[in-house]
Amino acid sequence: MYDFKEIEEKWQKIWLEKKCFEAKNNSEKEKYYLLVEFPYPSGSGLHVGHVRSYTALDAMARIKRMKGYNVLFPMGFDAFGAPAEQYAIKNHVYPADIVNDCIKVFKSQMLKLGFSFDWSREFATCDPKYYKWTQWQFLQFYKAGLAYKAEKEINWCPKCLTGLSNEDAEGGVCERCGTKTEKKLKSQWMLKMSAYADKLLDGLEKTDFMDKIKTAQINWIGRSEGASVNFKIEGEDDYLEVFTTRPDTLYGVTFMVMSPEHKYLEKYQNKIKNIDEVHKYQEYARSKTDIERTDLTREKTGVKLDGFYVINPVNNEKVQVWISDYVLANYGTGAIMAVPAHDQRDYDFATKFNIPIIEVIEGGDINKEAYTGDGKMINSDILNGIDNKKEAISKMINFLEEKGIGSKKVNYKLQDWIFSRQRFWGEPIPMIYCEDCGWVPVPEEELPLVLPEVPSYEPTETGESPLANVTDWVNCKCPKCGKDAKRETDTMPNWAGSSWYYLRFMDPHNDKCFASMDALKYWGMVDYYNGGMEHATRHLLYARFWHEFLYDQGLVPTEEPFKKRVSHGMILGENGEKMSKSKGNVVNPDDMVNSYGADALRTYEMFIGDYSKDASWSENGLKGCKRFLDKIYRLKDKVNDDNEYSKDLEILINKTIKKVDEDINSMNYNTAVSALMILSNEYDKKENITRKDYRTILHLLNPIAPHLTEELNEMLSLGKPFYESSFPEYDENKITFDKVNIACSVNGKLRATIEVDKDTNENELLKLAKEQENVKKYIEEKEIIKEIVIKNKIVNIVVK
RNA sequence: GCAGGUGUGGCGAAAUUGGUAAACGCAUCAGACUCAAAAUCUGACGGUAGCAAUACUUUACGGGUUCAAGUCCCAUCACCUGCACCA
Repeated sequence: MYDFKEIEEKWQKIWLEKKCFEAKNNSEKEKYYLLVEFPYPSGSGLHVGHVRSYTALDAMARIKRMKGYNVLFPMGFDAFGAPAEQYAIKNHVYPADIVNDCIKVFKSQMLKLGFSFDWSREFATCDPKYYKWTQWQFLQFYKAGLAYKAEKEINWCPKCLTGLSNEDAEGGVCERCGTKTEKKLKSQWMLKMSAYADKLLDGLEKTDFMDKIKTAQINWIGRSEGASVNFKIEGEDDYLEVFTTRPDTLYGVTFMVMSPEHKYLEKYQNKIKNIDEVHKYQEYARSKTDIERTDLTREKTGVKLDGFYVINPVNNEKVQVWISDYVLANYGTGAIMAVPAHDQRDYDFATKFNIPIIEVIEGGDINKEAYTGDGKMINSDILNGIDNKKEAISKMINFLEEKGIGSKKVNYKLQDWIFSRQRFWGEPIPMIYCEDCGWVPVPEEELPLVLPEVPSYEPTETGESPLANVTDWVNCKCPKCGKDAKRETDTMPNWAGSSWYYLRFMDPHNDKCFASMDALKYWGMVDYYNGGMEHATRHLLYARFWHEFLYDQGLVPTEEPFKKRVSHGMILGENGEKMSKSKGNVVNPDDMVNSYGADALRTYEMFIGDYSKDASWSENGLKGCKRFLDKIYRLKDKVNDDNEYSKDLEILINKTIKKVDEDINSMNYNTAVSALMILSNEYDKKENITRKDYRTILHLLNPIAPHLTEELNEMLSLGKPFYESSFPEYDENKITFDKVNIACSVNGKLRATIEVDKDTNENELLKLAKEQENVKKYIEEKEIIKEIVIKNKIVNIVVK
């Protein structure tokens, strides 16, 4: 019937040659910035899941352009990082080479799908011209005191041979390979993200993210208000500090628990009489993975310290101290006060080890329901009689502060960002270690610090980056004193490059700075940012932190980077399971484009269902959408010479214009496609349609199926190409029918429908309804109790 | 355990936000065209009863509010996602 390949290639070429989708940095038009997460150019190519989100935002970009916006819709490649490196190692090729090959494949796939990306702004994060600025920004963190090197127990993946951030090792499993992570003490570069905890929380209010994304970030940051309390160590002039959200329960403390890693265990090893037992327990705790340690069903374990006691500051009572792995080293102070009467975990521990339990909130016994709720304070001296939590807490905090034994404190789950990776394929961290001067930054004018070419880039067994073996690169002079020094050999995580790429798109070729202030001011915040839910507490949090830092340095004009964040659902295999090679249910977009065309694939993926929900692939569904496009093509034979809307189609066309516009802007693509199907069905029923009828349906379909629609528009000389045309206007006056259907019901049950003139008055409607045979049947010889008449909608007669 | 979400035909889903449930598409069945196939077109398609008009019934489950509930409220169940011994 028609050769979709020829048509698609033709228009893709025209769009590129005419630079139709290149955004201007100096435009009178209002800007609109649409962004989809740039992909890792892995060896497996584009996924049908990419097609879903790219098409969705592409349709939005095309509509926005038609509505007169200067649209920035860029694309690039997140090319540093583990996936590219692993692929390179496996296939014994140089990472840079393989990355370039993969980028070519990805780009050609995207071009074949007709996405209206602005390719003039393309870059990859592994380009030295790009990572020069990633390194430069790292140095700004360093100068501001927010990058520091610390000996830290990190998550270590024994398979990938690298350290991982907390975010990459969630649940004690390596994000990349699924191997159980181990703890390893290493000296690491850290970014002080914890300093931005409150900003990251407050900043959410300036964004329009989906609630579930906000919730995920709020939980991850994990702000909790409480108090820090100092318990004096018996016989020492020293204190054990704890954090608690319930200082009002201080009188209920019957024991303390320190984490097995607590530094006092070493400091007071001579004081602790059963230190051997302690060491044994520490050994035991270390052997547990995070998963095993945090298994809630596991019985509590622990060791009571012999000879080490603390004094409860509110009543001067001597309190026993335990160590147990249910207390985490890296949260709070690594030690807690235990109130077994009102905390489930403390209760479990106390009952197992026969530790006394003192109730301090009346009716708040752990064995009764709602023990955490408010209650009357008892056994609590100064707090006795207070019956609300808030008052009790604030009174206790005042007391602690007056006595100098504690203070109000806010704690966060959010930790600093471990920024070192012991890998080759990443941005070198531009720092030099000098025996005399310590850590010295590489001078900014020497950036980029280029990744050297090395014969072997595979990770080393020693836990050092492969760069450590490149001695002539490692050895250098101290920029400060000129003495022999050594370069840092760790590289940055691949989250680094993606933390600011959206800024570079605003001014991608600038070699004076990462982006000019003019460009940054013009483009402002990303208006619409689409990406996966899996990035809610990773990329999306890192990028916000990075941006907020740049804002504080006066380097960007907005506090937050992204206005609106949306997420697409996954495309599952035909069997309803996640697509994977091992399950054999992977659908290759190239095959679909070859068999049905890019337009059909795009239309299908928009029609597949609710954009934010997962959807199973169905090739039959795709065929159905191809049939729809074929029907659109066939309609060309019905077009007559008339240049106005057909009278009997006018209302539906106007309604459809409105619906498609609204639906695409609210991401209800499935109903937009369905509205166009309905319209095409109406066209199909007619002998003839007008040129304007036809051009309008093509125009409305163009954002979703851009190739075929441009072709038909040109073939019939219906008007300017759509990429140069404004979106059709609808006439609000023509949207309403002059006839409406009224539902007539008796006792809420539909008995008849009548067609009447629009705005027929209530009395008339009621009269007409009662005349209906099928209505009469149900109201005859019945007592009418109530009559409800809603104009243009419904009549309901209630009878008894 | 906490937080968020979802539940509608054989399937993917709609439903003007409280007003005719199942639009649109897929699959299936029957028919037309054809030597035949494909494509296309016509019709049927939640369930039960009926030749039919039609009636009853139906939005996970049970209550409630209302003239009217898929939609609002309460309780229950199932599933999904995130966080989780966070003091």
